Amino acid sequence: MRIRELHRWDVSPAEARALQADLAPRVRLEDAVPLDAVQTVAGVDNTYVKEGDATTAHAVVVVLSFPALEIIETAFASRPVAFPYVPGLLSFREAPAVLAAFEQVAAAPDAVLFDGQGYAHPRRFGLACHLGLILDLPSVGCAKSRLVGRWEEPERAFGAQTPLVDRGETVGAAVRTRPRRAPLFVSPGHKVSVAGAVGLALACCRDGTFMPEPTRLAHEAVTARGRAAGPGPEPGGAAP
DNA sequence: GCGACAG
DNA sequence: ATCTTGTCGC
Repeated sequence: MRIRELHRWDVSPAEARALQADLAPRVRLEDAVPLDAVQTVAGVDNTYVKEGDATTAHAVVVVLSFPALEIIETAFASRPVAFPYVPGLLSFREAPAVLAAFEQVAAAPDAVLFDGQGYAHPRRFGLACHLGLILDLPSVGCAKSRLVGRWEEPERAFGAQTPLVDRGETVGAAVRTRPRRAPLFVSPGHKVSVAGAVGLALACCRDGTFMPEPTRLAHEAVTARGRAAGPGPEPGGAAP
């Protein structure tokens, strides 16, 4: 895929917040594609490897068929980390490696699932919104924990959900993907509604796994990649 | 000023 | 996120 550049990434935290405020109005919360028209869904995840004083970000994009959820292709990329982890600014730390991985993807997926928040963000511009906007693809944020918003405990049954409300606005949902475990926090990224985001995330969940299949497989692949490229004397040079 | 805080 | 083995439970 060819990726368009909306702005630079070598910015300060203050500049990053200003960029989020500028770009947030461009996010669309209407469903651009009905669920039954989705044929492929991608999952994205990152891992970080420290080597002395430098840290490298490794990103993976796994594209699956939908609704069969079988792997079609997997793309990798690594980039030096140039931004610290700051709650609310996660996309500025992860995007460079993720976009580089998307450049290696052959066919654009119909939707993308990210590990992190989408609209459920202080400035309504979490990781899934930011990258969905840049990729111009429907996207969904699937987070293991909450960043903002209040919520009630969903019933302890697969698919049960309660609204995630922040400052009087429903920004996502707490979704039960496993009867015992804590809920998954799902929110719209771009070109999708809260209901559409939850519907897609649930449709991507297989048997008794906590995370939807696309992000679960991306996490699995990026962890293996991180170990392989990981700490210790690297033979030649940087990874593709 | 004191907490809260995606990965 | 990451440092880390075995272990309890369905």
